[in-house]
Amino acid sequence: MVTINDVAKVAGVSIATVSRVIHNKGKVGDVCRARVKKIIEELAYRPNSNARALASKTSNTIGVVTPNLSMSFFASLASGVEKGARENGFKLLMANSLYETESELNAIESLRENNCKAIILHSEYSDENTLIKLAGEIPGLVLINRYVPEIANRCVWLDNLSGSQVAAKHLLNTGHKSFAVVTSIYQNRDPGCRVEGIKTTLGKNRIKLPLKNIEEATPNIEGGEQAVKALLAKGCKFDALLAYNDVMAIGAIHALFDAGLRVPEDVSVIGFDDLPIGIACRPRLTTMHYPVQEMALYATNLAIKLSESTEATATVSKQTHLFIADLVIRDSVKERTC
Amino acid sequence: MVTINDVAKVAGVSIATVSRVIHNKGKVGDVCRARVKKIIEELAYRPNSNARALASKTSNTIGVVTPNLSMSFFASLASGVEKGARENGFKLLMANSLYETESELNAIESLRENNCKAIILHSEYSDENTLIKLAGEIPGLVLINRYVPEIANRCVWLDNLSGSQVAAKHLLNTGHKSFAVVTSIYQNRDPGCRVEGIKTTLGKNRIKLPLKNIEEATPNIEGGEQAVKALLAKGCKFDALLAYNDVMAIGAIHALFDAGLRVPEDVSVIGFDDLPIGIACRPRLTTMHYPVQEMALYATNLAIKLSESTEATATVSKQTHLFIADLVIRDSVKERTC
DNA sequence: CTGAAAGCGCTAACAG
DNA sequence: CTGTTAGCGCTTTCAG
Repeated sequence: MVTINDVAKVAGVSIATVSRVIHNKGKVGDVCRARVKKIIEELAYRPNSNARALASKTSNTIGVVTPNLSMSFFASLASGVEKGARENGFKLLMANSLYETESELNAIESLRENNCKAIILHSEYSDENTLIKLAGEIPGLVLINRYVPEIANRCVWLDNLSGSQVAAKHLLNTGHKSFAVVTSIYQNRDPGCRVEGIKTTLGKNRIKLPLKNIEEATPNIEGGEQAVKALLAKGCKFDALLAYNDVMAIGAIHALFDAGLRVPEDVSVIGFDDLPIGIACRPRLTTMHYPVQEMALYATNLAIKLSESTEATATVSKQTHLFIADLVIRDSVKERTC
Repeated sequence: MVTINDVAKVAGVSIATVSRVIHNKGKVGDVCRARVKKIIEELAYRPNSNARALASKTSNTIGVVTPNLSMSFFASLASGVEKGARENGFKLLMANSLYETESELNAIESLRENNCKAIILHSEYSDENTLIKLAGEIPGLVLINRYVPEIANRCVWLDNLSGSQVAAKHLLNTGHKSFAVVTSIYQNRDPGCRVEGIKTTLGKNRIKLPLKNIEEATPNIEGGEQAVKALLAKGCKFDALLAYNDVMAIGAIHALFDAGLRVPEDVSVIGFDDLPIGIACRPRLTTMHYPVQEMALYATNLAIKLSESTEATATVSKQTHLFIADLVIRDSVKERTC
């Protein structure tokens, strides 16, 4: 491995000079600079970033922790962070939290050990106090998809309420009269918000959403299928179905067809997230676009900015970072004229 | 930040002792060890991994480079590597290569600067010589989804030929008589192999595959649609369609339905990869399971092993690491009895 | 404009 | 069993 010392020796200068030309700062004579550059090239010298981080007490590494990578929602998230990291010349350290408090904390610790300058955290299981404490310790920490009022300016999140309201309104506008909802068994945060948004919108329009028309299941394809089966078994009638997310919507569509109901002719289905699978199914899924990738990119830039600003600045700003979901009209919702 | 020095001071021992209890090696008195442990706990001391890597000239970091993260194939790959890294107590550095030779090389360099002990590389654009050279320089380098004979023992790859043969055979066994193929415009490596496998299998069974029944397009959903439209426009007749991969297959199914042809009643469709979208579409896609995640996990363990073995051992082994694809029967292929 | 020197936090001999 | 010490490769004053 060729070090800065080797370069200095060959170039006949001190390592300080080499360091200066590498960083393009400080005053270095033109000839000298040119020679050093040439030698760096020839020797294929690559600065050791561990040594750098150690000496400068700062790194150009950004960390991201998500529950996993195999669900496309999180893959998009990671993809957005990767883009942000790359554009800012940062390295990306990735750690998965596996849906557990403990491994979530481990993941964060692991990133801290590595001296990550900024950290993007999708936290599901840590309580607010832990997050607030963490934010106090790590200037470059940004939460994604979660809102904690005390650290509002460190949160990049989505307005689930308005999103689900838009979805419900779309169904109303297209003439639907009777509704059903399949949601996640984990009735915290997002699922809770989304159901809430649906309820208020329907309520405002004097449409009843009987409790038995809301079915909970695990938020995946099978869950969507089961929920619809349960709904049908209970004898629920509905011409519109709102799913917690796209995967549940897909499962719902499968179950509906299996029961002899056509989508969208007999029942309209609307999802949430706008995952790639939405254009794979038949009919193509009408859904709410969750701009995760864009949000992740935004969060990354924010995290880098925060990590560079003085503590004072970071604390002063009270601005939060709220995104909204857009309606994506495809083929799973049909206008009812009756 | 609390350092090993702080711990040593508070515990009233030398840093060497602290280091020993951290690594659980060397001889340390029981009481002493207990006290140090307690203090580490109290001070919430976290070793600085940059300093570690620098001092020990080795890191517990593994790097992975893939073209991107937003395609689910690569997300699965990354997911497998993440799992391997986690299980071995490694950190994961991720770099995307964006489908370009230059950024692929940049990504690799970036990982090397970070002293990655092992690197998993999905290379599409580097030529073999570059890869061979790289393998010589980086003991822990493993290629995934690519075979380079000179460094066979560093390659974890899939037998595309046998995979596509199994697919073709399945269609033959289910009574299909006339075939069409939609493949990628990038007729290198994988796509080439897969078409080849189809041709030989059909050939052996005295079934003609007219050149005009093979249509090339970009390997995505739209490409699949276009290819089928082109096939139909040319007046091609077929009762079985082999797609280069699942996304093209999905596009093909869409186009087939749009043209009034039912899948699988009128034409059977078979994909390749076994991506999550395969169970989202209707009918559910029959496809070849590409065990990427498993392969990535295997590659990770292999890379770590290689990085730890002496150069001699690493070079000596001539074993390569070939995986095969399994047939996954779902609903897009129908038995023909006529 | 350039060099010398003091560390960054940790590991790994080497003494004792 | 425990402490001392010499770096790892680089950044960063501080002199000159």
